[in-house]
Amino acid sequence: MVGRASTPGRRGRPRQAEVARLAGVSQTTVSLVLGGNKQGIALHEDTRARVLAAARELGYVPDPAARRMARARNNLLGVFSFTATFPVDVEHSYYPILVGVEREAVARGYDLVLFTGSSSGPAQTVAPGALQRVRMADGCLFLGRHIPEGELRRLVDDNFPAVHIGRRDELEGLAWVGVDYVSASAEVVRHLAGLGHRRIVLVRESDDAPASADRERGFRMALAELGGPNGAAVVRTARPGADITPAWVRARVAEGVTAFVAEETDTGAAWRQLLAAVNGAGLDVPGEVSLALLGSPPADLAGRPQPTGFDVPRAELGSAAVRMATALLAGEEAAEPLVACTFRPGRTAGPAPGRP
Amino acid sequence: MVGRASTPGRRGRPRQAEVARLAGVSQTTVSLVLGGNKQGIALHEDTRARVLAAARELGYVPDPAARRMARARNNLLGVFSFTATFPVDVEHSYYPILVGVEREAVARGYDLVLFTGSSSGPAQTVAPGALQRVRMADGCLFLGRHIPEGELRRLVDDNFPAVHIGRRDELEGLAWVGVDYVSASAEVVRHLAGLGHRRIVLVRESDDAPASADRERGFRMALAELGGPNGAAVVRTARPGADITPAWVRARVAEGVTAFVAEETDTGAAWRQLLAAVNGAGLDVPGEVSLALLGSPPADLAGRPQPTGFDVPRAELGSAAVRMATALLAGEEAAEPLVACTFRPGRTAGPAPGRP
DNA sequence: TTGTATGCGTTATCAT
DNA sequence: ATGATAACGCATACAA
Repeated sequence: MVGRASTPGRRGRPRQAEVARLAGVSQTTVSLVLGGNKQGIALHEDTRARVLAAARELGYVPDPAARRMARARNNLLGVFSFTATFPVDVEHSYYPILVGVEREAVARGYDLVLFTGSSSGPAQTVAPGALQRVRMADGCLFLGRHIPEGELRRLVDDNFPAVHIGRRDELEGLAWVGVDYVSASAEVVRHLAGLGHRRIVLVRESDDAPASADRERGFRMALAELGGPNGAAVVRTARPGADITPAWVRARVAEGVTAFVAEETDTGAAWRQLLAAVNGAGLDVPGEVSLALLGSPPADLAGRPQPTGFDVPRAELGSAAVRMATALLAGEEAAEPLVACTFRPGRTAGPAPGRP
Repeated sequence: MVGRASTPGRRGRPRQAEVARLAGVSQTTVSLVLGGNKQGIALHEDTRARVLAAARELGYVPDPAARRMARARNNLLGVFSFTATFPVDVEHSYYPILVGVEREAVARGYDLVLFTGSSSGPAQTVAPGALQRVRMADGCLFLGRHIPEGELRRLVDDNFPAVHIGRRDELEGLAWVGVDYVSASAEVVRHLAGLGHRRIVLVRESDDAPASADRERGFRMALAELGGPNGAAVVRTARPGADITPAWVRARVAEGVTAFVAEETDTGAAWRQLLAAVNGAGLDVPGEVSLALLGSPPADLAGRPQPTGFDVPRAELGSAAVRMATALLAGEEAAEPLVACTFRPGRTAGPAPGRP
């Protein structure tokens, strides 16, 4: 006789075999009855009842580990963050995403495994091999700025369902979901155009984040549709906002510009400075000039005035990631990678001066 | 030949057998090497290295379900929330706890499994059987207001390591971790006593939450130590704060009361109203009366003035829960269930009038 | 309609 | 020092 001496992990829980004994049937029958009989196999109503009764009497509950092993899936979806999964500093940008991830995961019957990546080590260092742990789950969502390309590439090459939250083109073959900044930005411009604005200026920062580039692309795209004179429509501020002064605003208005659009940034600097400059110039918003913000305002000036623009649907981004992952998992090639922003009318955009 | 036709869920996840093939050893040896060789069996350093290399090359990670079955442990710690794990409304009370849970879990080599309880269904309805899924993990933390006693009892009776976050005496045998409101409240009173205050009044709400009861207990305990005249030292406000008026404050002061203590509540009503009443009475704080808050102030009046009192260490609470769970897991009987609050000097308490 | 045999991936025991 | 083998609990192809 071979085997473990004392069944270490046994928790005194009844198994199908015991239910079977009590009901006077085989373990197979128990599995069949309790499994809902997906195969549509015929069963005596009598047997069924006896099994059910026995199971209830013993308080049987299936062992998830065993069940998952037998089906070679565990209905576990991983979430790997390159920083702490519950970061303290960027709490407000991660949390809403996790909300969406959870919601969609629940809807699809998945539980979430939070892989704790680098939290223990210093800074962004992902312990070597740590990434491979995610293979434990059926698929995994990745979250964070700096990704360890090597390890991630291995997962992708092995056809492991990996989805990055946020656009990610560097890593060929890595699935991602992202925000459709292009469309959202274009929509804002079209809204302004609908109000009669023809000369519009975009204020953005000088770094080259994909999110910034996309916004500019959408802005230019919509501007091109207008067909008007659009020279120098985009301003990149080296030091965030430092170049946006009341004088600068007045000069643009003198040139015929009637609307200003700022991009959202971590600090909200562009919007903040634009507001200040317009106020400093003594211009009424939206009476004399219209303003719009490509994103959400910084928390400290959330309400006053509510900016025309769009909101980034972070929760929806999380949900989309889950959908993408489950699609990959099911062998379907891809789901929709882009989530749409919701237009926010706000109170900073009005009819262009000189129009009804 | 019998077996499933197409290995449905296979994702090319490498197993020990493949590592063994690559390393040119048996699967048993792989298990031995990768399992850390707990049995202290002699191994050629050479073999060890080859196995390790092969495992890394293939990106091998153990299957938690299989591990669970064979060894009955998988270094997975569950977190089950009776509401959504990432609730939108109480965001700020859950998040810090999760931060602590994650930190301690990482430190102890556990990954977290978020079991998504009832988020899909209406209100607090936990799907029947949903709770039993947590058995996949080595242990589980429970979080939330209303607990499904029946299902939880079954886990407890089966000796499954379950830890409730928040005091929970209803369910005999259920381990829990909680905040030591008694000591913290007593400490605040003693602090006031040290400043010369002898007549102190506690303002609390009328509901009977454990947290409220504990605070009152600590308050009374410390008051008893003072031995002074303490009749009617506790006021329960039916409608939060409605009874706390400037006139009421003046009456108490006329009786010789020199300090007021409010409990923290969801809405912060008690503290809010106390502040307003004292201001309305035209009394200087802390010159003429001292105030203290048994907890943290509501966010909207966080800074002004910073209340004397204590902070609830929510992150520490999460960490304590993990410690408790791992203790149970290891067979040790219990860890420390109470976490201490940190005293906050604040600026609302000063020497009692008529003292140096 | 029900039972028998087998495999999922891992750990642990017993032979080599 | 390494390999063969038996469980763990469940699901399923196949035989009866």
